Amino acid sequence: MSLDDQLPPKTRLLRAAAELLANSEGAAVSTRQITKLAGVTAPTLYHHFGDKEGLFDAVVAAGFEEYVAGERDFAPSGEPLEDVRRMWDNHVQFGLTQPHLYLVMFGNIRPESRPSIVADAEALMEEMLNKAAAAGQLNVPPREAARSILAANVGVTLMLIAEPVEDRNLELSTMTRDSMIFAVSTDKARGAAGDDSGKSSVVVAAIALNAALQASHSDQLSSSELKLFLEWLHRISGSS
Amino acid sequence: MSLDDQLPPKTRLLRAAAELLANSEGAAVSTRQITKLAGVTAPTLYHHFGDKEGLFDAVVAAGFEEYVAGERDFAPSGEPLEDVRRMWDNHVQFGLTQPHLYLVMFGNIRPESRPSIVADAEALMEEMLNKAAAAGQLNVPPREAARSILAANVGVTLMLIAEPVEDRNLELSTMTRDSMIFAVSTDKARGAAGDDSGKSSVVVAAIALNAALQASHSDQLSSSELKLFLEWLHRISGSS
DNA sequence: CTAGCACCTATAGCGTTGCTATATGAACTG
DNA sequence: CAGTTCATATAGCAACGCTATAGGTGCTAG
Repeated sequence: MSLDDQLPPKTRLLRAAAELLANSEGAAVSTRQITKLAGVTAPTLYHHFGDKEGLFDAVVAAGFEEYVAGERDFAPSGEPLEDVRRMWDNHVQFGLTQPHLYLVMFGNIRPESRPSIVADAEALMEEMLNKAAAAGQLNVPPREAARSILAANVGVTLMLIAEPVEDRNLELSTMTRDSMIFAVSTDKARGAAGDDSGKSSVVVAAIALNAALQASHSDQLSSSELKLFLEWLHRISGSS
Repeated sequence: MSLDDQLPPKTRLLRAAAELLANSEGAAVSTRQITKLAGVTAPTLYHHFGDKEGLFDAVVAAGFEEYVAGERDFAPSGEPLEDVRRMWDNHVQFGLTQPHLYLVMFGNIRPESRPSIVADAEALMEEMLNKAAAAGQLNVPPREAARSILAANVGVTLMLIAEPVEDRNLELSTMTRDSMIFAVSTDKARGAAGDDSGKSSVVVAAIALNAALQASHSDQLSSSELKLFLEWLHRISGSS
Protein backbone atom coordinates (compact mmCIF):
# COMPACT_ATOMS: atom_id res chain seq x y z
CA MET A 1 0.00 0.00 0.00
CA SER A 2 2.85 2.33 0.74
CA LEU A 3 5.99 0.50 -0.19
CA ASP A 4 8.38 1.46 -2.94
CA ASP A 5 6.73 0.31 -6.13
CA GLN A 6 10.03 0.09 -7.96
CA LEU A 7 11.13 -2.96 -6.05
CA PRO A 8 10.19 -6.44 -7.21
CA PRO A 9 7.20 -7.99 -5.46
CA LYS A 10 9.33 -10.60 -3.72
CA THR A 11 11.41 -7.95 -2.01
CA ARG A 12 8.34 -5.89 -1.17
CA LEU A 13 6.75 -8.90 0.44
CA LEU A 14 9.85 -9.56 2.50
CA ARG A 15 10.05 -5.98 3.70
CA ALA A 16 6.36 -5.77 4.44
CA ALA A 17 6.48 -8.99 6.43
CA ALA A 18 9.55 -7.88 8.35
CA GLU A 19 8.01 -4.52 9.12
CA LEU A 20 4.70 -5.92 10.29
CA LEU A 21 6.41 -8.66 12.26
CA ALA A 22 8.58 -6.11 14.01
CA ASN A 23 5.82 -3.64 14.78
CA SER A 24 2.90 -5.85 15.73
CA GLU A 25 3.14 -6.18 19.48
CA GLY A 26 3.02 -9.92 19.73
CA ALA A 27 -0.21 -10.03 17.76
CA ALA A 28 -0.51 -12.38 14.84
CA VAL A 29 0.34 -11.03 11.40
CA SER A 30 -1.97 -12.08 8.58
CA THR A 31 -1.07 -12.70 4.99
CA ARG A 32 -3.73 -10.18 4.02
CA GLN A 33 -2.01 -7.42 5.98
CA ILE A 34 1.30 -8.34 4.39
CA THR A 35 0.06 -8.51 0.82
CA LYS A 36 -1.88 -5.30 1.25
CA LEU A 37 1.15 -3.46 2.59
CA ALA A 38 3.30 -4.90 -0.17
CA GLY A 39 0.72 -3.89 -2.78
CA VAL A 40 0.38 -7.43 -4.03
CA THR A 41 -2.32 -10.07 -4.03
CA ALA A 42 -2.36 -13.40 -2.27
CA PRO A 43 -1.13 -15.79 -4.99
CA THR A 44 2.05 -13.77 -5.43
CA LEU A 45 3.01 -14.57 -1.87
CA TYR A 46 2.43 -18.27 -2.38
CA HIS A 47 4.20 -18.31 -5.69
CA HIS A 48 7.40 -16.95 -4.16
CA PHE A 49 7.39 -18.45 -0.71
CA GLY A 50 5.16 -21.50 -0.79
CA ASP A 51 3.22 -20.56 2.28
CA LYS A 52 3.11 -18.15 5.17
CA GLU A 53 5.74 -19.96 7.13
CA GLY A 54 8.01 -19.97 4.11
CA LEU A 55 7.81 -16.20 3.99
CA PHE A 56 8.50 -15.95 7.70
CA ASP A 57 11.44 -18.29 7.32
CA ALA A 58 12.84 -16.01 4.67
CA VAL A 59 12.45 -13.05 7.02
CA VAL A 60 14.15 -15.02 9.75
CA ALA A 61 16.97 -16.00 7.43
CA ALA A 62 17.53 -12.35 6.62
CA GLY A 63 17.41 -11.52 10.31
CA PHE A 64 19.89 -14.24 11.03
CA GLU A 65 22.29 -12.79 8.49
CA GLU A 66 22.10 -9.59 10.46
CA TYR A 67 22.65 -11.47 13.69
CA VAL A 68 25.67 -13.35 12.40
CA ALA A 69 27.09 -10.18 10.93
CA GLY A 70 26.83 -8.58 14.34
CA GLU A 71 28.49 -11.54 15.99
CA ARG A 72 31.36 -11.57 13.55
CA ASP A 73 32.08 -7.87 13.55
CA PHE A 74 34.25 -7.96 16.57
CA ALA A 75 37.93 -7.43 16.44
CA PRO A 76 39.30 -10.59 18.00
CA SER A 77 40.60 -8.89 21.09
CA GLY A 78 43.24 -11.52 21.73
CA GLU A 79 41.32 -12.45 24.84
CA PRO A 80 38.86 -15.12 23.60
CA LEU A 81 36.75 -15.18 26.74
CA GLU A 82 36.31 -11.45 26.48
CA ASP A 83 35.06 -11.97 22.95
CA VAL A 84 32.63 -14.55 24.24
CA ARG A 85 31.28 -11.91 26.59
CA ARG A 86 30.74 -9.56 23.70
CA MET A 87 29.04 -12.28 21.71
CA TRP A 88 26.72 -12.84 24.65
CA ASP A 89 25.93 -9.15 24.98
CA ASN A 90 25.38 -8.84 21.27
CA HIS A 91 22.99 -11.78 21.39
CA VAL A 92 20.98 -10.18 24.18
CA GLN A 93 20.99 -6.85 22.41
CA PHE A 94 19.73 -8.43 19.23
CA GLY A 95 16.92 -10.08 21.14
CA LEU A 96 15.89 -6.88 22.86
CA THR A 97 15.92 -4.70 19.76
CA GLN A 98 14.15 -7.26 17.59
CA PRO A 99 12.07 -9.22 20.08
CA HIS A 100 9.60 -10.69 17.61
CA LEU A 101 12.21 -11.76 15.17
CA TYR A 102 14.14 -13.24 18.06
CA LEU A 103 11.11 -15.13 19.29
CA VAL A 104 10.58 -16.67 15.89
CA MET A 105 14.24 -17.66 15.82
CA PHE A 106 14.81 -18.94 19.35
CA GLY A 107 11.53 -19.00 21.23
CA ASN A 108 9.52 -21.18 18.94
CA ILE A 109 9.56 -24.89 18.59
CA ARG A 110 9.82 -25.56 14.91
CA PRO A 111 11.38 -28.98 14.43
CA GLU A 112 12.77 -27.95 11.07
CA SER A 113 13.99 -24.42 10.87
CA ARG A 114 14.89 -23.80 14.47
CA PRO A 115 17.59 -26.38 15.06
CA SER A 116 19.50 -25.29 11.97
CA ILE A 117 19.59 -21.73 13.18
CA VAL A 118 20.47 -22.73 16.69
CA ALA A 119 23.16 -24.99 15.32
CA ASP A 120 24.62 -22.07 13.41
CA ALA A 121 24.63 -19.92 16.51
CA GLU A 122 26.26 -22.75 18.40
CA ALA A 123 28.91 -23.10 15.76
CA LEU A 124 29.66 -19.40 16.03
CA MET A 125 30.09 -19.66 19.77
CA GLU A 126 32.07 -22.86 19.52
CA GLU A 127 34.45 -21.25 17.06
CA MET A 128 35.27 -18.58 19.58
CA LEU A 129 35.57 -21.05 22.42
CA ASN A 130 38.00 -23.08 20.38
CA LYS A 131 40.47 -20.26 20.67
CA ALA A 132 39.96 -20.19 24.40
CA ALA A 133 40.48 -23.92 24.55
CA ALA A 134 43.65 -23.60 22.51
CA ALA A 135 44.92 -21.12 25.06
CA GLY A 136 44.22 -23.60 27.82
CA GLN A 137 41.48 -21.46 29.30
CA LEU A 138 38.70 -24.00 29.02
CA ASN A 139 37.56 -26.50 31.55
CA VAL A 140 35.27 -28.48 29.27
CA PRO A 141 35.12 -29.34 25.58
CA PRO A 142 34.30 -26.27 23.48
CA ARG A 143 31.21 -27.82 21.91
CA GLU A 144 29.62 -28.57 25.26
CA ALA A 145 30.64 -25.21 26.62
CA ALA A 146 29.13 -23.49 23.59
CA ARG A 147 25.83 -25.31 23.90
CA SER A 148 25.67 -24.62 27.57
CA ILE A 149 26.49 -20.95 27.28
CA LEU A 150 24.14 -20.45 24.37
CA ALA A 151 21.31 -22.14 26.25
CA ALA A 152 21.79 -19.80 29.17
CA ASN A 153 22.10 -16.89 26.77
CA VAL A 154 18.78 -17.73 25.15
CA GLY A 155 17.09 -18.23 28.50
CA VAL A 156 18.25 -14.89 29.78
CA THR A 157 17.24 -13.10 26.60
CA LEU A 158 13.77 -14.64 26.59
CA MET A 159 13.30 -13.72 30.21
CA LEU A 160 14.34 -10.14 29.53
CA ILE A 161 12.06 -9.92 26.51
CA ALA A 162 9.12 -11.19 28.52
CA GLU A 163 9.67 -8.54 31.17
CA PRO A 164 8.07 -5.11 30.98
CA VAL A 165 10.57 -2.74 29.42
CA GLU A 166 10.66 -0.44 32.41
CA ASP A 167 12.04 -2.97 34.87
CA ARG A 168 14.38 -4.83 32.62
CA ASN A 169 17.60 -5.31 34.49
CA LEU A 170 20.60 -6.07 32.36
CA GLU A 171 22.43 -7.16 35.45
CA LEU A 172 20.65 -10.47 35.10
CA SER A 173 22.42 -10.86 31.79
CA THR A 174 25.91 -9.88 32.88
CA MET A 175 25.69 -11.93 36.03
CA THR A 176 24.53 -15.08 34.26
CA ARG A 177 27.04 -14.49 31.52
CA ASP A 178 29.95 -14.24 33.89
CA SER A 179 28.69 -17.17 35.90
CA MET A 180 28.69 -19.38 32.85
CA ILE A 181 32.05 -18.22 31.60
CA PHE A 182 33.53 -18.49 35.02
CA ALA A 183 32.28 -22.03 35.40
CA VAL A 184 33.68 -23.32 32.13
CA SER A 185 36.99 -21.54 32.36
CA THR A 186 40.10 -22.73 34.11
CA ASP A 187 40.88 -19.25 35.33
CA LYS A 188 39.29 -19.43 38.76
CA ALA A 189 41.43 -16.57 40.01
CA ARG A 190 38.49 -14.25 39.36
CA GLY A 191 40.55 -11.77 37.40
CA ALA A 192 38.30 -10.04 34.93
CA ALA A 193 34.72 -10.55 35.91
CA GLY A 194 34.42 -10.07 39.62
CA ASP A 195 34.57 -6.77 41.42
CA ASP A 196 35.12 -8.48 44.73
CA SER A 197 38.64 -8.27 46.00
CA GLY A 198 38.47 -7.71 49.71
CA LYS A 199 34.82 -6.88 49.99
CA SER A 200 33.64 -10.32 49.17
CA SER A 201 33.47 -11.43 52.76
CA VAL A 202 31.36 -8.40 53.59
CA VAL A 203 29.02 -9.13 50.74
CA VAL A 204 28.68 -12.77 51.63
CA ALA A 205 28.05 -11.99 55.26
CA ALA A 206 25.51 -9.32 54.42
CA ILE A 207 23.66 -11.67 52.11
CA ALA A 208 23.64 -14.35 54.74
CA LEU A 209 22.43 -12.00 57.42
CA ASN A 210 19.75 -10.60 55.18
CA ALA A 211 18.36 -14.04 54.49
CA ALA A 212 18.60 -15.07 58.11
CA LEU A 213 16.83 -11.96 59.31
CA GLN A 214 13.95 -12.40 56.91
CA ALA A 215 13.59 -16.01 57.91
CA SER A 216 13.67 -15.68 61.68
CA HIS A 217 11.62 -12.56 62.45
CA SER A 218 14.00 -11.23 65.00
CA ASP A 219 12.39 -8.80 67.42
CA GLN A 220 15.55 -7.02 68.40
CA LEU A 221 14.74 -4.10 66.15
CA SER A 222 11.54 -2.19 65.69
CA SER A 223 9.84 -2.54 62.35
CA SER A 224 10.97 0.88 61.17
CA GLU A 225 14.49 0.19 62.29
CA LEU A 226 14.39 -3.16 60.58
CA LYS A 227 13.21 -1.56 57.37
CA LEU A 228 16.11 0.83 57.28
CA PHE A 229 18.50 -1.86 58.38
CA LEU A 230 17.42 -4.12 55.55
CA GLU A 231 17.72 -1.30 53.10
CA TRP A 232 21.33 -0.73 54.07
CA LEU A 233 21.94 -4.42 54.01
CA HIS A 234 20.62 -4.50 50.49
CA ARG A 235 22.88 -1.66 49.55
CA ILE A 236 25.87 -3.51 50.87
CA SER A 237 24.95 -6.82 49.31
CA GLY A 238 23.76 -5.38 46.04
CA SER A 239 26.31 -5.11 43.30
CA SER A 240 26.11 -1.36 43.12
CA MET B 1 -17.01 -36.81 21.72
CA SER B 2 -15.54 -39.44 23.97
CA LEU B 3 -15.11 -37.82 27.34
CA ASP B 4 -16.88 -38.79 30.51
CA ASP B 5 -20.34 -37.32 30.18
CA GLN B 6 -20.87 -37.27 33.92
CA LEU B 7 -18.42 -34.42 34.41
CA PRO B 8 -19.55 -30.81 34.15
CA PRO B 9 -18.86 -29.15 30.81
CA LYS B 10 -16.27 -26.83 32.28
CA THR B 11 -14.15 -29.74 33.46
CA ARG B 12 -14.64 -31.59 30.20
CA LEU B 13 -13.46 -28.55 28.28
CA LEU B 14 -10.38 -28.27 30.45
CA ARG B 15 -9.50 -31.93 30.00
CA ALA B 16 -10.17 -31.88 26.29
CA ALA B 17 -7.99 -28.81 25.83
CA ALA B 18 -5.21 -30.30 27.94
CA GLU B 19 -5.32 -33.57 26.05
CA LEU B 20 -5.31 -31.97 22.62
CA LEU B 21 -2.63 -29.52 23.65
CA ALA B 22 -0.45 -32.35 24.90
CA ASN B 23 -0.93 -34.63 21.90
CA SER B 24 -0.88 -32.22 18.99
CA GLU B 25 2.71 -32.11 17.90
CA GLY B 26 3.20 -28.40 17.91
CA ALA B 27 0.25 -27.90 15.57
CA ALA B 28 -2.40 -25.39 16.46
CA VAL B 29 -5.41 -26.61 18.41
CA SER B 30 -8.76 -25.20 17.31
CA THR B 31 -11.71 -24.43 19.50
CA ARG B 32 -13.81 -26.67 17.32
CA GLN B 33 -11.60 -29.67 18.03
CA ILE B 34 -11.80 -28.93 21.72
CA THR B 35 -15.54 -28.42 21.91
CA LYS B 36 -16.15 -31.49 19.78
CA LEU B 37 -13.97 -33.66 22.01
CA ALA B 38 -15.63 -32.22 25.09
CA GLY B 39 -19.07 -32.83 23.60
CA VAL B 40 -20.05 -29.19 23.91
CA THR B 41 -20.79 -26.35 21.54
CA ALA B 42 -18.87 -23.17 21.06
CA PRO B 43 -20.74 -20.72 23.31
CA THR B 44 -20.19 -22.95 26.32
CA LEU B 45 -16.48 -22.47 25.97
CA TYR B 46 -16.82 -18.70 25.81
CA HIS B 47 -19.27 -18.63 28.66
CA HIS B 48 -16.81 -20.30 31.01
CA PHE B 49 -13.46 -19.03 29.83
CA GLY B 50 -14.07 -15.81 27.95
CA ASP B 51 -11.99 -16.78 24.96
CA LYS B 52 -9.57 -19.37 23.68
CA GLU B 53 -6.64 -17.90 25.51
CA GLY B 54 -8.63 -17.89 28.73
CA LEU B 55 -9.15 -21.61 28.38
CA PHE B 56 -5.48 -22.15 27.65
CA ASP B 57 -4.56 -20.04 30.64
CA ALA B 58 -6.72 -22.27 32.80
CA VAL B 59 -4.94 -25.31 31.43
CA VAL B 60 -1.62 -23.67 32.12
CA ALA B 61 -2.69 -22.78 35.64
CA ALA B 62 -3.56 -26.41 36.28
CA GLY B 63 -0.26 -27.47 34.78
CA PHE B 64 1.55 -25.00 36.98
CA GLU B 65 -0.08 -26.48 40.06
CA GLU B 66 1.39 -29.77 39.01
CA TYR B 67 4.76 -28.15 38.46
CA VAL B 68 4.80 -26.45 41.82
CA ALA B 69 3.67 -29.62 43.53
CA GLY B 70 6.61 -31.41 41.97
CA GLU B 71 8.99 -28.69 43.06
CA ARG B 72 7.75 -28.74 46.64
CA ASP B 73 7.71 -32.48 47.09
CA PHE B 74 11.31 -32.72 48.06
CA ALA B 75 12.45 -33.54 51.51
CA PRO B 76 14.63 -30.56 52.39
CA SER B 77 17.82 -32.53 52.37
CA GLY B 78 19.57 -30.17 54.74
CA GLU B 79 21.86 -29.24 51.87
CA PRO B 80 20.05 -26.34 50.16
CA LEU B 81 22.23 -26.29 47.08
CA GLU B 82 21.54 -29.97 46.59
CA ASP B 83 17.85 -29.16 46.71
CA VAL B 84 18.37 -26.47 44.10
CA ARG B 85 19.87 -29.14 41.86
CA ARG B 86 16.81 -31.26 42.28
CA MET B 87 14.56 -28.32 41.55
CA TRP B 88 16.52 -27.76 38.37
CA ASP B 89 16.24 -31.38 37.31
CA ASN B 90 12.56 -31.43 38.13
CA HIS B 91 12.07 -28.34 36.01
CA VAL B 92 13.80 -29.92 33.03
CA GLN B 93 11.89 -33.16 33.49
CA PHE B 94 8.61 -31.27 33.57
CA GLY B 95 9.51 -29.52 30.35
CA LEU B 96 10.47 -32.72 28.59
CA THR B 97 7.42 -34.72 29.62
CA GLN B 98 4.98 -31.89 28.90
CA PRO B 99 6.70 -29.92 26.18
CA HIS B 100 3.66 -28.14 24.82
CA LEU B 101 2.41 -27.12 28.20
CA TYR B 102 5.91 -25.98 29.02
CA LEU B 103 6.13 -23.93 25.86
CA VAL B 104 2.91 -22.14 26.69
CA MET B 105 4.24 -21.45 30.17
CA PHE B 106 7.82 -20.41 29.49
CA GLY B 107 8.37 -20.19 25.75
CA ASN B 108 5.67 -17.76 24.84
CA ILE B 109 5.68 -14.03 25.14
CA ARG B 110 2.42 -13.14 26.78
CA PRO B 111 2.88 -9.86 28.62
CA GLU B 112 0.12 -10.74 31.07
CA SER B 113 0.05 -14.35 32.10
CA ARG B 114 3.65 -15.29 31.60
CA PRO B 115 5.44 -12.99 34.03
CA SER B 116 3.18 -14.03 36.89
CA ILE B 117 3.99 -17.66 36.33
CA VAL B 118 7.65 -16.95 35.92
CA ALA B 119 7.55 -14.84 39.06
CA ASP B 120 6.05 -17.76 40.96
CA ALA B 121 8.76 -20.06 39.72
CA GLU B 122 11.34 -17.48 40.70
CA ALA B 123 9.86 -17.20 44.17
CA LEU B 124 10.08 -20.94 44.56
CA MET B 125 13.71 -20.91 43.62
CA GLU B 126 14.46 -17.88 45.73
CA GLU B 127 12.91 -19.51 48.74
CA MET B 128 15.32 -22.37 48.46
CA LEU B 129 18.27 -20.10 47.82
CA ASN B 130 17.44 -18.14 50.92
CA LYS B 131 18.36 -21.17 52.95
CA ALA B 132 21.62 -21.41 51.12
CA ALA B 133 22.25 -17.73 51.73
CA ALA B 134 21.48 -18.13 55.40
CA ALA B 135 24.12 -20.81 55.52
CA GLY B 136 26.59 -18.44 53.94
CA GLN B 137 26.79 -20.49 50.79
CA LEU B 138 25.76 -17.76 48.42
CA ASN B 139 27.89 -15.32 46.55
CA VAL B 140 25.10 -13.05 45.38
CA PRO B 141 21.70 -12.00 46.66
CA PRO B 142 19.21 -14.87 46.52
CA ARG B 143 16.75 -13.03 44.29
CA GLU B 144 19.34 -12.32 41.65
CA ALA B 145 20.72 -15.82 41.92
CA ALA B 146 17.22 -17.26 41.54
CA ARG B 147 16.47 -15.21 38.45
CA SER B 148 19.78 -16.11 36.92
CA ILE B 149 19.51 -19.81 37.62
CA LEU B 150 15.93 -19.95 36.44
CA ALA B 151 16.79 -18.16 33.22
CA ALA B 152 19.50 -20.69 32.48
CA ASN B 153 17.15 -23.48 33.48
CA VAL B 154 14.51 -22.29 31.03
CA GLY B 155 17.06 -21.83 28.27
CA VAL B 156 18.40 -25.34 28.69
CA THR B 157 14.93 -26.85 28.81
CA LEU B 158 13.81 -25.05 25.67
CA MET B 159 16.93 -26.14 23.88
CA LEU B 160 16.39 -29.74 24.89
CA ILE B 161 12.75 -29.61 23.86
CA ALA B 162 13.66 -28.23 20.45
CA GLU B 163 16.10 -31.05 19.87
CA PRO B 164 15.08 -34.32 18.25
CA VAL B 165 14.33 -36.79 21.00
CA GLU B 166 16.97 -39.25 19.91
CA ASP B 167 19.95 -36.99 20.44
CA ARG B 168 18.86 -35.18 23.53
CA ASN B 169 21.78 -35.07 25.85
CA LEU B 170 20.95 -34.44 29.47
CA GLU B 171 24.56 -33.67 30.10
CA LEU B 172 23.84 -30.21 28.75
CA SER B 173 21.44 -29.79 31.62
CA THR B 174 23.62 -31.11 34.41
CA MET B 175 26.63 -29.21 33.19
CA THR B 176 24.82 -25.90 32.93
CA ARG B 177 23.12 -26.54 36.23
CA ASP B 178 26.36 -27.17 38.08
CA SER B 179 28.02 -24.25 36.34
CA MET B 180 25.36 -21.87 37.57
CA ILE B 181 25.28 -23.21 41.10
CA PHE B 182 29.02 -23.28 41.24
CA ALA B 183 29.24 -19.69 40.11
CA VAL B 184 26.82 -18.28 42.65
CA SER B 185 28.02 -20.32 45.59
CA THR B 186 30.81 -19.46 47.94
CA ASP B 187 31.76 -23.07 48.30
CA LYS B 188 34.65 -23.15 45.88
CA ALA B 189 37.90 -23.58 47.68
CA ARG B 190 37.46 -21.55 50.78
CA GLY B 191 34.22 -20.31 52.24
CA ALA B 192 34.36 -16.66 53.09
CA ALA B 193 32.10 -16.04 56.01
CA GLY B 194 29.77 -18.93 56.56
CA ASP B 195 32.39 -21.61 56.61
CA ASP B 196 31.54 -22.74 60.07
CA SER B 197 29.41 -25.29 58.21
CA GLY B 198 26.89 -25.50 60.98
CA LYS B 199 23.48 -23.95 60.42
CA SER B 200 24.21 -20.29 60.56
CA SER B 201 21.80 -18.21 62.59
CA VAL B 202 21.05 -14.53 62.62
CA VAL B 203 23.60 -14.13 65.36
CA VAL B 204 26.37 -15.89 63.53
CA ALA B 205 25.70 -13.98 60.35
CA ALA B 206 25.54 -10.70 62.22
CA ILE B 207 28.82 -11.40 63.91
CA ALA B 208 30.40 -12.34 60.65
CA LEU B 209 29.11 -9.24 58.96
CA ASN B 210 30.18 -7.07 61.83
CA ALA B 211 33.68 -8.37 61.69
CA ALA B 212 33.85 -8.18 57.96
CA LEU B 213 32.52 -4.63 57.86
CA GLN B 214 35.01 -3.32 60.37
CA ALA B 215 37.83 -5.01 58.58
CA SER B 216 37.17 -3.77 55.10
CA HIS B 217 35.66 -0.28 55.35
CA SER B 218 32.92 -0.62 52.81
CA ASP B 219 31.97 2.71 51.34
CA GLN B 220 28.35 1.85 50.59
CA LEU B 221 27.19 3.61 53.73
CA SER B 222 28.08 7.01 55.12
CA SER B 223 29.91 7.08 58.41
CA SER B 224 26.84 8.07 60.39
CA GLU B 225 24.79 5.38 58.73
CA LEU B 226 27.52 2.91 59.41
CA LYS B 227 27.60 3.88 63.09
CA LEU B 228 23.90 3.20 63.53
CA PHE B 229 24.11 0.08 61.43
CA LEU B 230 26.84 -1.33 63.61
CA GLU B 231 24.92 -0.49 66.72
CA TRP B 232 21.93 -2.46 65.52
CA LEU B 233 24.20 -5.23 64.46
CA HIS B 234 25.58 -5.29 67.96
CA ARG B 235 22.10 -5.40 69.40
CA ILE B 236 21.22 -8.35 67.22
CA SER B 237 24.37 -10.25 67.86
CA GLY B 238 24.51 -9.47 71.55
CA SER B 239 21.11 -10.35 72.83
CA SER B 240 20.73 -14.01 72.10
C1' DC C 1 7.29 -10.65 -37.05
C1' DT C 2 5.09 -14.00 -34.86
C1' DA C 3 4.41 -18.45 -32.20
C1' DG C 4 5.34 -20.64 -28.40
C1' DC C 5 6.79 -20.75 -23.79
C1' DA C 6 8.08 -19.97 -19.35
C1' DC C 7 7.30 -16.80 -15.70
C1' DC C 8 4.69 -13.86 -12.76
C1' DT C 9 0.41 -11.81 -11.04
C1' DA C 10 -4.83 -11.14 -10.41
C1' DT C 11 -9.86 -12.70 -9.88
C1' DA C 12 -12.64 -15.19 -7.23
C1' DG C 13 -13.70 -18.37 -3.87
C1' DC C 14 -13.14 -22.68 -0.74
C1' DG C 15 -12.87 -24.46 3.87
C1' DT C 16 -11.62 -23.32 8.55
C1' DT C 17 -10.77 -20.28 12.22
C1' DG C 18 -12.18 -17.50 16.66
C1' DC C 19 -16.08 -15.58 18.28
C1' DT C 20 -21.10 -13.85 19.12
C1' DA C 21 -26.27 -12.23 18.78
C1' DT C 22 -29.98 -14.53 20.02
C1' DA C 23 -32.92 -18.01 21.85
C1' DT C 24 -34.07 -22.01 24.81
C1' DG C 25 -34.03 -24.85 28.68
C1' DA C 26 -33.23 -25.81 33.68
C1' DA C 27 -32.92 -24.52 38.43
C1' DC C 28 -33.60 -21.78 42.06
C1' DT C 29 -36.22 -17.68 44.71
C1' DG C 30 -40.04 -14.89 46.02
C1' DC D 1 -46.57 -19.90 40.06
C1' DA D 2 -43.93 -15.65 38.11
C1' DG D 3 -39.39 -13.93 37.88
C1' DT D 4 -34.69 -14.19 37.67
C1' DT D 5 -30.35 -16.28 36.86
C1' DC D 6 -27.38 -19.53 35.07
C1' DA D 7 -25.96 -22.70 31.37
C1' DT D 8 -26.24 -24.52 26.87
C1' DA D 9 -27.61 -24.66 21.79
C1' DT D 10 -28.72 -22.73 16.87
C1' DA D 11 -27.01 -20.24 13.39
C1' DG D 12 -24.00 -17.24 11.37
C1' DC D 13 -20.35 -13.29 10.78
C1' DA D 14 -15.82 -11.60 9.59
C1' DA D 15 -11.22 -12.86 9.04
C1' DC D 16 -7.98 -16.33 8.19
C1' DG D 17 -4.56 -19.39 5.14
C1' DC D 18 -4.59 -21.01 0.85
C1' DT D 19 -5.63 -22.33 -4.27
C1' DA D 20 -7.90 -23.43 -9.03
C1' DT D 21 -7.93 -20.93 -12.84
C1' DA D 22 -6.92 -17.56 -16.06
C1' DG D 23 -4.63 -13.50 -17.94
C1' DG D 24 -0.77 -10.69 -18.84
C1' DT D 25 4.37 -10.06 -19.49
C1' DG D 26 8.85 -10.74 -21.56
C1' DC D 27 11.78 -14.03 -23.65
C1' DT D 28 13.70 -17.01 -27.55
C1' DA D 29 12.92 -19.87 -32.03
C1' DG D 30 11.65 -20.16 -36.57
